[in-house]
Amino acid sequence: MTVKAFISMPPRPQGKSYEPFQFEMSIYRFWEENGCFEASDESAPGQKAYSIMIPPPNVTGVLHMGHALTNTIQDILIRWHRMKGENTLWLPGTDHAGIATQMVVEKQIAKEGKGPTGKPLTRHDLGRDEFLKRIWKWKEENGTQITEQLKRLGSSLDWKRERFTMDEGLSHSVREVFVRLYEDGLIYRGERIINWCPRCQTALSDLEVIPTDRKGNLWHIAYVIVDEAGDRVKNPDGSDASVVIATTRPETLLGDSAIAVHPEDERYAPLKGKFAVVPLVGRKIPLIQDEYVDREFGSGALKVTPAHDFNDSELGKRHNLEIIQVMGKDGTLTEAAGPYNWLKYVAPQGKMSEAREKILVDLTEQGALVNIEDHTNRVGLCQRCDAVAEPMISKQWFVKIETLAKPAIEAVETGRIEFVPKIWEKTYFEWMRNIRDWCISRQLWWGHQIPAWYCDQGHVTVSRTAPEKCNECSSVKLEQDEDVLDTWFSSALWPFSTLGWPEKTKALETFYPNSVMETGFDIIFFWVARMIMMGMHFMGDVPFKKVFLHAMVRDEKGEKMSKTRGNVIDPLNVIGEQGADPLRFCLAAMAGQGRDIKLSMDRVEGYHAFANKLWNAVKFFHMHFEEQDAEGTPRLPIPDPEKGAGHWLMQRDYELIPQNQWILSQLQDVVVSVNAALEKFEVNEAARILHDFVWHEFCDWYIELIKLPIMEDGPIRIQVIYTYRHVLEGILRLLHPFMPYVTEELWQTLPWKKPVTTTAREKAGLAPIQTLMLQAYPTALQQFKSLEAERTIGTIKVMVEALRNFRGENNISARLGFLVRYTTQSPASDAFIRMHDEIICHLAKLSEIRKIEPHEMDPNEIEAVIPISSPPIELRIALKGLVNVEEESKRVVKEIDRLNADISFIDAKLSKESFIAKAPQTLVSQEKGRRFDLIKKRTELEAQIQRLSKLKD
RNA sequence: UGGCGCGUAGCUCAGUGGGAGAGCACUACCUUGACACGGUAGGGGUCGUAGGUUCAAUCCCUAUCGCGCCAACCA
Repeated sequence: MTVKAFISMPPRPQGKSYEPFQFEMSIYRFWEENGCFEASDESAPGQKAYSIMIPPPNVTGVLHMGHALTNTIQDILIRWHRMKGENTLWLPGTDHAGIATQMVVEKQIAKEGKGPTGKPLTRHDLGRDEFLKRIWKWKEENGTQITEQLKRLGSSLDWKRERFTMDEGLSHSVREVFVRLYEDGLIYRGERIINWCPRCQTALSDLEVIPTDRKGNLWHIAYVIVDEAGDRVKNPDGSDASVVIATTRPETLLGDSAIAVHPEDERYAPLKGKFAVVPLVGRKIPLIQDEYVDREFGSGALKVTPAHDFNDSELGKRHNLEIIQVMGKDGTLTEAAGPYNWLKYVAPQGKMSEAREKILVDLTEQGALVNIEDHTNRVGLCQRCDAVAEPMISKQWFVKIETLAKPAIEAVETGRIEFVPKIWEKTYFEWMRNIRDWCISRQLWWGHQIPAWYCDQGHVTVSRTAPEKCNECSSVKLEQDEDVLDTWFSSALWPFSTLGWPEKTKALETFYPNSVMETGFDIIFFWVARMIMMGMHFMGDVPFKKVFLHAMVRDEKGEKMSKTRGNVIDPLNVIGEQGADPLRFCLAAMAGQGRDIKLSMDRVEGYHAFANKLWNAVKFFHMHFEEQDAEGTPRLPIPDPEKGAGHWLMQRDYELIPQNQWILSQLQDVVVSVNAALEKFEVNEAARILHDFVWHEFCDWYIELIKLPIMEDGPIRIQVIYTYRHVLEGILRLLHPFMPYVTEELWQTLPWKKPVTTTAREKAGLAPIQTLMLQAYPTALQQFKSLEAERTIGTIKVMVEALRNFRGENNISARLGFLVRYTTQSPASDAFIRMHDEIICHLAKLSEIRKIEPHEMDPNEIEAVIPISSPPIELRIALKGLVNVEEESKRVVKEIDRLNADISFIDAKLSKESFIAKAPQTLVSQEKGRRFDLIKKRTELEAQIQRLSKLKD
C-alpha cells in the first residue's frame, strides 16, 4: 500500500502580533485537505467511539449567534475527544426546512413575472414538478452558504459524511419509518381540529403556533332565547329572555352550534332545555350544560363553535354538536357563512378583518351588540409568517404518540438518557406526559411527499415505493397524497438516518447511540423528544446518552435575537473583526449553564487580546531558542530531546530549578481541572482556568521568573528551554479545542513536532501528519507535582508583591532600583533569600538585597520596614532620597488599618465561646495563628509609624 | 394559573457554608529586550429586600419585590 504524504502548510513567517485573518482560512484548508476531521466507520480495537450529530441548520439559514454558540460548544467537545484518541465523528448536514425554503423560492418567482391573471407568479402557475425543480436549483446554488460559514468558525465536521434531510438516503429512511409506523397503527389519517395558517395555507403542529398576547376587545352579544317550537321565552317580568355571551372573535358566531353554561349556575337554571338563536343567521342552537364553563368569566355563558376552537371542539364531541365550518382554508368565510361568504377573516396586524367589521356593523344594527370591552387575549401565530393561525377541522395525517412516548419517558427516567443541566428533565417529562397526537401532514410541495396513494374508490395504499395497484380493490388509478411531511418528521430520524439506516451499516453500529446531543432548550419538544421516541422505536435504543442544552444568546439588552427584531449580531462580522478564536473563546467562557448569554463585544475584544498574549509568549520562546550571535551562528545549539521535552524533564526533575518545577507542577493542576470541567460540560469553567493560567501564571510569573536563567550559557538555559517548550505544548494542546486556529498556527512554528495519525488516516493509507489537532490531549503527570517548588515560588511572590506595593504606593519610578536590607533570626529564611536573591531583585526591580545584623543598623537611619510573616523576615528600605516620609506614613497607616480590620474580625470570632466550641478545631487554630501573625506585623508597623512621626517633628 | 431561571463592582459576568472575584471601564506610575492588544500599584460592592436555620449565610430555608423564560382550556 502506498502511503500518501500529507499536504503541508505553506511556511509563514511569524507575524509581529496576532492577526487571525492571516492564517485562519489556510489552516482550515490544511486540516480539511488532509482529512483530519474524518472519522472511521470502525473503531480500532480498544478504541472508544464518540459521536455528535450537528443539529442541522436550515438550508436557507445564515449563521447567527445561536449557531456560533452551539457549534463552538460541539467543536470543543469533538476536538477534545478526538485529541483524547477516540474515534470521533461530528456529522454535518442541513435541513430542508419545508415552509421556510418554499417561501424563499415563492418570493423569488413572484418577483420574476406575472401569472395568467396578472398577479405575481405563484407556485401554482409553475406546477408542482417545475416548482420543485426550482427549489432544488435554489438549494444547489445557495444551500452551501451556511456550511461555508460553519467552516469559517473552525468547526471540525466530517464533511465527507454531510447529509441533507431530503437526500436520497434520508428520504428512504423517512418512507421506511412512515410505512412501518402506519403498519404498526401508529400513523393514521383523520379528521380532527388542527391549527391552520391561512397565509401559508397549511396545517401546523401545536408547536408551530406561538401563543402571543394581542390587544383586542371582548364583544358582548345577546342571543335571543326560544323554546323547542321556536317561540320566544319570556322572563318573569314579561320581557324577552336572552343570553349575553362574550367573545373575542365575533365572526365565529356564524359557526356556533350551542350556548354552554355551567350546570350549577342558577342564573341559567330556568333556561334548561331551551334554545338560543344565533344573531344574523337565525339558527336555533341548544343551551347545553358543561362544567368546563367558567361562571366568573363574562356573563357565565359561552358560545360554542366546534369547528374553530380547540375547547369548543371538545365540548362539541361531548354534546354531539353540529360542526359548522365557516372559515375557509383560503382566509375567507365559507358558504356556510351564508351572506358573509367570501369575506376575508384574515387581516393585517392591528386592523379589523372585513368579516369582523361587517358582522359587528350588522350586530349593532340589530341591537344585539350590547357591550364592548378592551381585552387582551392570546392568539396563536404561525411560527413562520406571524399570521393568526385558525383552529380548523381538517383531514390530516397524525402520529399516535402515546405508544411512542412511553419508552421515551422511561429512557430518561431510568437515566439511560441524561439531560445536562438536569433541570430540563422536568420540562421534558411535563410535556411528554401531556403530549397530544402529532399532526404531520403539511399542505406544501417542498418536503417528503407522503407515501400514501388513493385509488378512485377512495382506498388508501401506503407503500415504500409507488404501488401499481390499490391494495384493496386492485384499481390502477392511483394518485399519491399531495401533502408532504412536517420537516421535524425527518429531523426526528437524524441520529440514525444519517448513518445509513435502515441499512445495517458499520457506521451505524459504531456511532449509534450518539454520545451527546448538543442543542438549544427551545427545541426540546420539536426535536429532542421526537428523536428519543423514534430512536427508541426503530433502533430499540436511545439515540444519544446525553442531552446537553445550552443557553440562549441574546442581544446586549437581553432580548432574543431575531431577524424580525433586527437585533442580530452577525458572527461573521465578529469573526472578520476579531477572528474566529476570540469569538469562540468568548462564547465558551460565557456559556455558563442556566443563564442566557448577553453577548458583549468588549469581551470578544478581551479574548482577542488573550490570543495576542499567547502569540507573544510563543514569540518570546523563538527569540531565545533561535538567538544568534553577531555572526549569525546560534548562541547555544539546543539538541532535539528525542523522546520529547517532557520525557527529558521527567528524567531529571530533581535537578530542575524551582521556577521550572513550579510551572510544571501548576500545569498538572490545570490539566486535571480542565479535563474535569469538560467532563461535566462546563466549558466556561475550562475556559476560565486556561485563561487564568496562561495569562496570570505562565505569562505574568513564569516568563518573568526565567528571564535571567534563560540568558545563561549552559545546562540551566537548556532546561529552561525544554521546560518552556513543554509547557507551551501543554498550553497549546489544552487550548486547542477552544481556539483551534491560533494554537495550530503557533504550534506549527515550534521545533520538535511529532507527526501523529488516526484510525481513519491509517485505514486510508495516509501518512502520519504534523498537526496540533490530532496530538494527545494532556493528562496529568503526577511526577511533576512539586509542593516544595510551589511553596518556594509562593514565598517569592509574597515578597515581590509586598515590595511592589511599597513601590507603587510611593510612586517610585519603575526604573529606579533601590537597596533592600533584611533582618531575620531564622537561618533558613536567610538561606532562602540568599538562594533566590537574584530572582527577587529582578522581579521587584531592586539594585540589591542584603542581610543586615541588628547591631549594624544605624539608629539614625529612617527606614521603611516591611514585615513578611513567612518566612519570618523584615525587609528594610532606607527612605532618604527615595520617598517622602509623609507618603510612606500614609502607606503604613493604610496597612495598619487593614491589619486592624482583620484582627478585629478574627477577635470577634474568637471571643465567641460558641465558635470555639462548635467550629472545627483546625479552623480555630488556623484563626489563632493568623491573629498571631497579624498582631506581630501590626506591632512592627506601629513602631515604624513612631519612628516616622519622630522624624517629622 | 402553574413551573423554572435570574438579580454580586459603572458595564458584562464567574463564584463559594468560614474574610467577595475576573474582564472591560476608572486613577496613578511605567514606551523595561515577548506583548501598550502590555506591565505595576490602586479606587470601587452592607452579593435585590425582610425574616429564619447555623458557632458562622452572598451561598441553605421561607416570604417579598423586580426582570425574564416555559407550559396552560378562561371564551
